[in-house]
Amino acid sequence: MSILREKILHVASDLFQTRGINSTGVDTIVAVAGTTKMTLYKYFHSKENLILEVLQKGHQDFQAWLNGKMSSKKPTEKLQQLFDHIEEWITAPDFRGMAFLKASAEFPNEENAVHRLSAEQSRQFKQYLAGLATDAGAKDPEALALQLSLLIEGAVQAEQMKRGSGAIKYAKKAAKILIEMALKG
Amino acid sequence: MSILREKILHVASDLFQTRGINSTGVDTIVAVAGTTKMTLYKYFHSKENLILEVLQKGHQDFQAWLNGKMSSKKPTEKLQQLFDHIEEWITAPDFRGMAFLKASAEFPNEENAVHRLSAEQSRQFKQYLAGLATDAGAKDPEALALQLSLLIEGAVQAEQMKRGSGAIKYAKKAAKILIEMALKG
DNA sequence: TATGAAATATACAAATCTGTATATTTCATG
DNA sequence: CATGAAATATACAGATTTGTATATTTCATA
Repeated sequence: MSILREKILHVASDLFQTRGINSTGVDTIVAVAGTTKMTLYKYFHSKENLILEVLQKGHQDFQAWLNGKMSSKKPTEKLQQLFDHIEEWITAPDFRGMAFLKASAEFPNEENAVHRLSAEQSRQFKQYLAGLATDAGAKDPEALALQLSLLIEGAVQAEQMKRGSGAIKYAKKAAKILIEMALKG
Repeated sequence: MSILREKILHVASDLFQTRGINSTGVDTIVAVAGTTKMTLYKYFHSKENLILEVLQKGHQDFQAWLNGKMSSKKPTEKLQQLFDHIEEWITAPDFRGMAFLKASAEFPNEENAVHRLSAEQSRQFKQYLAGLATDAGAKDPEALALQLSLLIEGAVQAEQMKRGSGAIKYAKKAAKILIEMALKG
């Protein structure tokens, strides 16, 4: 509803990705967003709360974008084409990484709320892959989904570490082999 | 030479892994190590310097451990057995993750010294895998090495996020397929 | 026992962090 | 124009951060 609320979310998301979460103070966020701490704490009553909302919005936006790309495709081809979309995402100039991967590294304690949300989002992504694997007729959909998630998250990690790594190119080739083996074998 | 220096390195490494780097102050480190800031700053003249030394020692120790495990094996079997050792490492109770993966997430800026060292260590690990792939007679050793590194780093990431994920089990199966394809095909 | 380096305790500086209190200004709506 | 909620500026509290200054104590060695 509020424009300032959205602005804060957007700015925080950007700063968290480019500078890290713990290295970004709320003073910086409100300065870039062009507002004050009073407003920030009105909408998000703690920094941890803001972090959680940023993560949730990021995950929702990503899933919505991916779902839009994936619509109206044959089940057997969906898994392959998924990697085309992931490649488009990773190689885009404004790619900044997978938010929940970084967040879980900054909050390693498994009891921490941010870590728990990150783990939940990772689980949901694997579940999404498992759905695609099931539709495609894989023998062991959970196994294939986990293997593909390793390739995707590994490629994202590699690209976070070094832009232009080209990792996704080789992840795609590996995925093709694994998908074929899981469907035929 | 100095026992305190080693103690500080060890304690810092442990705290960085369990609580995160930016969330661990030097006051905490010296308190746990049973010394004072004066001593810490005598050996490591800044926190960033300490972080870099912790990363370097961690990487050296890991490579030394792995090299010890890998000695006297047939080149064609080394790649497979590598995953057995990685599994042993990941499933050990005191496994705390891959230090350079977390560090690069906490310092996302590619110009940052900690990020650069992390990227360098990741590159060295891929190079090590490429050496094994070459010895094994892979057609495109660089490609296979990159794919295997995606599986390993992905599995480590998964285990960092949730202990007992079992990801390495499926990474091994995927690796077996990819290795066979790279050697035969 | 005397010397001198290593380590220590204590205190502090200066900056930054999250979060709040207070009072003023903007601005759409009645 | 008047009312009232939203947003603002300003200032501050209290804790924590990295890093240093100073002075004392430990302790092996000459």
